[in-house]
Amino acid sequence: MEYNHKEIEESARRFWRDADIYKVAIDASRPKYYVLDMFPYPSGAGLHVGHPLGYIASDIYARYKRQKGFNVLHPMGFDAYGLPAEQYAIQTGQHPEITTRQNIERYCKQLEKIGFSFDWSRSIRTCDPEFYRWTQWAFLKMFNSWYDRNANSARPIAELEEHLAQYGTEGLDAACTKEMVLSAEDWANMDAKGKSDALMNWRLAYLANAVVNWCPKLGTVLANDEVSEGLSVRGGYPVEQKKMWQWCLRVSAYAQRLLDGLDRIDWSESLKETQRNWIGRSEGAEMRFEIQGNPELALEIFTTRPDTIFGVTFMVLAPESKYVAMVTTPDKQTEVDQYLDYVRHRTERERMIDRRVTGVFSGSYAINPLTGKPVPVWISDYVLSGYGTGAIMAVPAHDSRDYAFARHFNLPVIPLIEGADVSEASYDAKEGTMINSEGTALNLNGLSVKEAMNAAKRYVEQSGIGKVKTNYRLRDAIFSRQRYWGEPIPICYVDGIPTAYGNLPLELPEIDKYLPTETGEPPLGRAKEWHTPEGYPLELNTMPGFAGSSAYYLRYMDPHNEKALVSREADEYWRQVDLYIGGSEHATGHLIYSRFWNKFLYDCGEVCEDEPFRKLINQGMIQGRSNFVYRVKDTNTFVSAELKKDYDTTPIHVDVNIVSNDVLDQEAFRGWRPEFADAQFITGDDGRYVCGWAVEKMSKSMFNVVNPDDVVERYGADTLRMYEMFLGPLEQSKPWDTNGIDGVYRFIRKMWSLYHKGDTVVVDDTEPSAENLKSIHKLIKKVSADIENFSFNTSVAAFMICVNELASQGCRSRAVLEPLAIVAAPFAPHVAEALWRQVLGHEDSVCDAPWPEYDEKWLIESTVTMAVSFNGKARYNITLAADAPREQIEKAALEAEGAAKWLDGKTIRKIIVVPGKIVNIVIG
RNA sequence: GCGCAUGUGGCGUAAUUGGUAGCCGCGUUAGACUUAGGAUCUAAUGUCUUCGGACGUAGGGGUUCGAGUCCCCUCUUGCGCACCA
Repeated sequence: MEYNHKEIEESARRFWRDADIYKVAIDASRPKYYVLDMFPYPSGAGLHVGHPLGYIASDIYARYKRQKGFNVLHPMGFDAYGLPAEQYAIQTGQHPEITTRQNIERYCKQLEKIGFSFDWSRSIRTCDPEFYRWTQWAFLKMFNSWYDRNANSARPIAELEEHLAQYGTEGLDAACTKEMVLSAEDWANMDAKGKSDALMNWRLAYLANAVVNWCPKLGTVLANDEVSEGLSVRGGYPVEQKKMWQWCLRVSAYAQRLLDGLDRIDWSESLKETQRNWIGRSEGAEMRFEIQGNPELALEIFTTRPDTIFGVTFMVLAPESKYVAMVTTPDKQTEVDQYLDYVRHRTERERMIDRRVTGVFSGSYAINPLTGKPVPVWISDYVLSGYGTGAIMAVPAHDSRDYAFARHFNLPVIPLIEGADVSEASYDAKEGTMINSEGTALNLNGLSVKEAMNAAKRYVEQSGIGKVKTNYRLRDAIFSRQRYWGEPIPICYVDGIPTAYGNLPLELPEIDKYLPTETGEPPLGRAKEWHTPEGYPLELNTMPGFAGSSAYYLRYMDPHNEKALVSREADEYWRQVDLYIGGSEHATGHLIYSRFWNKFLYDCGEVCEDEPFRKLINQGMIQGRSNFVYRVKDTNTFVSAELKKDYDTTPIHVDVNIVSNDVLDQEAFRGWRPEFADAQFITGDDGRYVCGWAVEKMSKSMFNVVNPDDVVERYGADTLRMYEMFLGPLEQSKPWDTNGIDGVYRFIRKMWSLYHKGDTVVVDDTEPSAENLKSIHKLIKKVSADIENFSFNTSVAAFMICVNELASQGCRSRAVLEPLAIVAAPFAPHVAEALWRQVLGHEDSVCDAPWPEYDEKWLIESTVTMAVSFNGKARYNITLAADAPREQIEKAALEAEGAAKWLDGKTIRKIIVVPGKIVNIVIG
């Protein structure tokens, strides 16, 4: 029987579907394992071959774990809210729901064909009310919570209100937008609106007038991770800074826990580093610098280098700083106003591209608390208002930014470290011995920078001029989007007071047009009846894209529960994702938000693990591999790549689907586009036209998109799966290169024909030979270890070796061919299923066949060949019994034919024996 | 600038973690078969060679009997962050 992938794969899929084989349920008798893929956003373009890479890897692992006896949860769903469907709706008027549903159907069809072991009965879509009610529920829980730094946990807002009523802010250490001091009396005297406003300062989901990334082209605000280099990640439109009332999540309250948690999870070092970077913890001190002539006013600054305080030669305020108005002297007012105006008219992007040194003197001087000397206070946009206190002490000698500023405005530079040459550049390194650092109260001279830092910090605390402080770069997440296609925020406004609207799900209303209203309100402003039954208006903003993906992994544990996001029972059984596979582009978005969201739910007692993803693997990106033809200038003649140096040519992208192994199908090319119908070719002697190639992003315009459906059609899903794994290490980015897929296809056919001769099955019950057993046990050992290490590419090679060996041994023994089918099942499930059921005659599925154990005894060699080397250079081999003792090995090495030549006249200094590998004779 | 990766044949890659570098596949070459095909099979394939061997894992240095692997310096190419004090 010939290997017919279409028949084999269709019948395997039919069997799996009919037997509902991938459905899982809680089973306390078996250990659980949760394997998850980052669910896709179903775009209109469908899947290309890059998308399934991670899914194939996770599917191999899931299938393996299942065969190892684990109860494996392996679900798939769709991240259904997103801008493209809404943009399409704006252009065409088609409801995004319809677009989304169509795209999901297409994705499902494509995924179905690749043979994944997903439990589709647990599938979720973030735009289903039954799913997003739990997104809204979590939001309200955050709205009704505050973060207690003493307990290091979120707590119900009612407990905060109680505390305020009894003690005011006394004894309170809570994450907040700005420090606030209230007495119990102040609190009691506040009206409802005042209390609501005050509580916003502490709520974990809060409304704030924040500076946001506003994208006029998309008509919405964006979170920091949705902006890159001043442009929106989706669409690439310019982004401006704008102050707006927005819902925010107090992610920053969890900064330290997000950082600490990284040490307890099994993620790649580079991804952890990216998150550490993004969280950006820095230790330092906050200090007060009084303004000369105004003892009432002091600048609060943050620095990581309190040890450099003797080198402060000026102060700098961010243009947006509240201090600017306070320190500007009347004679400088005009200049300062002009500068502020200039800064305001520069976009974020302009600031990034053009990093000119700009600034203006405020007219005031601040007093250095250690030297008592006055230093000028400047205003410049190189200081950011959003970080620290928006004001800095400038130490030009030891900070390159301060240095550039000082040089530009001719301000003094005082070096503080012995031997540091600051004539050309600042000395930023934190090493050396301190000089010029002596005041009446503190003397740092002679100390190392490290010691000086500690001494300075100690002094700052003791003298009361400031306090030691840790700052984080991580900002709160802006949670409002001025968009239609997202989860409604379940908030209503009762007499102007934002109030939780608990009747969930709050369903997304229908609207006539997917655009802002004439008055500039978000699209939900068009909804009729958008108010509570009591008539209170509902929030018009919707949630951002990351909302729905922040806790979806919990929902898969218990997807149909109407009472809770996840039942206690399901949560305690499945606990957390054991293996999460997805792209590293989510490092500072989804993977931060999910961890935050999960930690919050953990604080609330809703989930039992505080980290959502125990192990995470980032699969590499699959790039496109474009092909080119070379048109000879001003002709319709194309020259083969190896001859193009003799002609003046223009490279033209050619559809990779009419090129095979870089050889162009000339007829197909003539039919590809009308202008090439009469194309002529200059080829090599063999008549073949060879194309050039380049690695580029996979995109339609490069004609390098390869659709998995086409690969499945031609080679079958098993070949696609194995080839994607064979391409290289999972975590590495690589171009999709079809050259070589034939090799994998050939292998699968070879494996198939191992079980057949002509039309008959040749598997019999003969005793396997020791050779046969060695081949298969070697394979089982290698593949088991490879799967555990996610080294799938080397497994494929092991399969090829094993099948070649068994074929040349003429192996027909069921005892060998059965385990071969079983270990092949995670990689090539369809062909394994066909072999298992049709050829080997089993009733059940190969998916449930227990993973075979290997036996070392078949792997032990009876004889072994060892290299004999002299001073490390191998000269000849000796073959001897594998268990030969050391003396015998040495003897054999010295007595071997040819040994005399190397030993001639030399003294043997040492003999090193690595059993089974090498004998090194050191001579001299 | 800071941080994290990475560098091995014509190409994708491998190397039991310090033990004969180049497994497996592609490509190439030669041969077999053949109803002539982009099918299948068999063999060869790092470079140089005076056929003894020599040289080879980005480059330079070091540790070691022995280094792709460990240490130091330089370079390459990716990626992340980036006026974060």
